[in-house]
Amino acid sequence: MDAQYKPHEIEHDAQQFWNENQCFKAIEDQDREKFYCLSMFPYPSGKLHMGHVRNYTIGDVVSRFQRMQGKNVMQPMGWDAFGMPAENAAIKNQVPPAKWTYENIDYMRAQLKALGFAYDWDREFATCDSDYYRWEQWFFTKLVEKGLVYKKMSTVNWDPVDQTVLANEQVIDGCGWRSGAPVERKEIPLWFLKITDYADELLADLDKVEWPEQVKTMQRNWIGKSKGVELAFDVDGDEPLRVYTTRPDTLMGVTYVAVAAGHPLAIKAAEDKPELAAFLEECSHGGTSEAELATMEKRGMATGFEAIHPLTGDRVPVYVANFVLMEYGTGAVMAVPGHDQRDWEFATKYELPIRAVIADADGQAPDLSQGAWVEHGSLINSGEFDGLDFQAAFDAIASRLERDGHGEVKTNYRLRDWGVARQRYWGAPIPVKYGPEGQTVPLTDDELPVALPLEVTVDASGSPLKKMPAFSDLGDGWTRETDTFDTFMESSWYYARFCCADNPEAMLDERANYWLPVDLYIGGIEHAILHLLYARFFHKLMRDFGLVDSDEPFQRLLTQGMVIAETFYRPEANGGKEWFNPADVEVKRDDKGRPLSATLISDGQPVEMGGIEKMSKSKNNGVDPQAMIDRFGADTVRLFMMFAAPPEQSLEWSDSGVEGAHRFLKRLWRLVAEHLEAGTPAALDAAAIASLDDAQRELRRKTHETIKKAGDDIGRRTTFNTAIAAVMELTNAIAKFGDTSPQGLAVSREAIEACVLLLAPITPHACHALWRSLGHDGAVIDATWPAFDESALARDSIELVVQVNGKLRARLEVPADADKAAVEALALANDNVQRHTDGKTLRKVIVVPGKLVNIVAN
RNA sequence: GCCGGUGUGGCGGAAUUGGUAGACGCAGCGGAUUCAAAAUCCGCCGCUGGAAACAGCGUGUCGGUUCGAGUCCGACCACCGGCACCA
Repeated sequence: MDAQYKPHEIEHDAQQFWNENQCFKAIEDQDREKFYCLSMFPYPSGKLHMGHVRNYTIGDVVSRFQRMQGKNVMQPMGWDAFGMPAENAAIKNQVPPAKWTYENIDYMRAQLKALGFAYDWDREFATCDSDYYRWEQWFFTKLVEKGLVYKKMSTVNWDPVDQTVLANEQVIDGCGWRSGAPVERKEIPLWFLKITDYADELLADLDKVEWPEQVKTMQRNWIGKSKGVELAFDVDGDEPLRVYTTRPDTLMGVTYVAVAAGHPLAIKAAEDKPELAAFLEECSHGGTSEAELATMEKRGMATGFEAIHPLTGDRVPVYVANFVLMEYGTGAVMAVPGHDQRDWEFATKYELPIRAVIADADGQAPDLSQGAWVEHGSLINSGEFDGLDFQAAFDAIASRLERDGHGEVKTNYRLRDWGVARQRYWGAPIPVKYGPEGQTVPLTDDELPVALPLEVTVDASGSPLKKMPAFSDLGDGWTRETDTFDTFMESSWYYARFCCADNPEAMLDERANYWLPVDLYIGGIEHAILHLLYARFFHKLMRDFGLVDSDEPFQRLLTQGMVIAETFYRPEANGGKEWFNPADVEVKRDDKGRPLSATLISDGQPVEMGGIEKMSKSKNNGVDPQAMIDRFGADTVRLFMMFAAPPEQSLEWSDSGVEGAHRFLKRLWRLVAEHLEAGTPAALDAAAIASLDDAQRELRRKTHETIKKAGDDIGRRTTFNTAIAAVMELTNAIAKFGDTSPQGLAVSREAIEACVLLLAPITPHACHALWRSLGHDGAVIDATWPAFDESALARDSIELVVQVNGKLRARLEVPADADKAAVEALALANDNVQRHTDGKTLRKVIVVPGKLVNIVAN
């Protein structure tokens, strides 16, 4: 073999071999256990970033590992191709979004191929292909028929200058990102899917999937199932105000009621109150995001209306409050300033009464001068309900309200229905038409698909579809819907379409039931709620249409961390910062390696270190994967990404870490070359194993310990970093071994082959070449994952530590089969142990077999 | 603000079920090789004291449980992700 590691030649040859032999084409086979491994498909933004490389390397390692376990593996790849960036690029560069998108896809596909990922490329598609989204349109019309779709008024961000709807991302400090004009809240009719119909099942079925507990918790909290009471406050001369509360026990503490600015009562009150009308107008400014609503200054104004307390008949004022929103719940809330912090702050600001109706932990009236008392407790100042605890008060007050017709117990969800309409061009058209008499009609099968016109000019003033009569005008007074789908629609079912992407006749076919559910889904933690919840919902919709059998789309989930890197900048005169790429900066260190300062290589002048941040365009700290592949080869990049951190943690980019990974591959290569030079190994049969010397047995034990650990780390724990560290230890042991007797070479050979097999999923190109060099005819991708030999793991003696009062005082080498009494005696006899127990009374000796002895003495 | 997470040497990280803190790698230091450099190889490497043996301290902060806590519990601090039209 070539004594030199030449990654580019090796990688080219290996990829050519895989292509020519169609190694990764996945074919349904009922006789084999399947494994569907899926990484979240990328948005084709231009070129791959390191986050993609990390995501796809994880998926590829697992896929190749499962293949070596004998599974029938399917790993597809495609493109989440609709979305805003294509429109923004179109505005900036006058290039149609479709052209921009498909060119990006071509470039990024080539990059993925250079990384050697084991994809079945025959299944590839982009969501902007009409062959894909036509089925989404078809399915939507079925959902309309089934009553799972409706249209309702909803609030959007409106840019009054550009006359267009803005995404939350496009609202910066309450203003439009292009126009700079203060954004207004505007109500427009939008399409919704009834995800709330599935809330209970989405909650319950979280128990069926093997997902990180934190992700399940986030989804549970997002769905937010609560038990409460919906009750009505009568209003003189108007409809009763309905409110929902999870704390009916505090009902006697209500001192005011607050309604949204859009509430009919507020609008009515403003008719003859100019200052209230002005306040409502003010409330219509600002963004719509929950974070913005929760952090803005809480403001309100009295309407002049009074609400009648359903239990006492007392009158309490009705306020308009900017933090109450029309579309969440009933658009009105009851306020208990004594026992809700937000209500307390509002009441304090507007000098409204604060009443204590729940006792504190000592059963006394809580001190409400500094804030609300929000814990549960027994009731006080609540008349006949005094003394009841939370549950008793809940039940008593709920039944009183029910008896009087003022309310009922109700289960509520924080989850809201899914608004799927976007006033944008680059998305799948919503397949609906409107008639001259205001009819709303889903398109029929023969009217589908509604193809998106591709040759368009995009500007900042909204979707070009709305200005294209050729698209929207259907004649005879009929018009087509010009809104497009939320791109979460496409990403909610692509995993299923990969199973049968070539079927022109149906959305899904029986192959979907062979592959689904996805066995392992890998992607960023930022998708923990929205994407993953919508996909689960969509899967259940498809199931209820008989398209799939399973209840959940993703059996196992791995959420990967971000890729981060050091940032460098210089302050600019205008107060901004000019950011420099790490590749253009040199860092000076002290003699202990601590970073001291940084200079820009091009001018030698200092730059500031801005801390470690997520790789991004705005901070200019992205490292181009392509440059790294060109320099070191794909295997080095893959190895570094898997070694530098466990997959769920953020990964800090390090140039010297990459060099270290490259150094390891060179060392491994040389190790194999030198081993092959050293001669022909003897057979390692049972007789040979029985006659091994101590050093040979030790290396053999290390080999099998490593096989055991690496398999567990990759297969069960998905901690690829520790699997690699274990293989590094093994290669270090092989290098030190140096026994070139035929027997010694046999033990080395076994160890080296283990290294190659264990690394094959991670650095597949190098291992492909090394496996051949070691004399194997078959490809390493078809090799079986090695099994460890239990008998090779046995030890004659083990080391255990001795503690005195929990502090380490000695290490003991004891026979592996020593009993507790013998171990205890050896421990007590140790010199250093005696020094620390001298003059003290033995209280207790704890022996943990195989681990330690702890002597308690004082 | 609400929900979820993270915090360990100069750095990335390891310690899997409450049982040896710092595996593996990077950086640094010392040496070998070389005319020289690169590459490679060998050694050292948490902090403090000590010639050493060894001792003291040490896993964001404060407190608790335990024979024993990086790991469990409580409070706090800092940072990160999400918050429904970024994907």
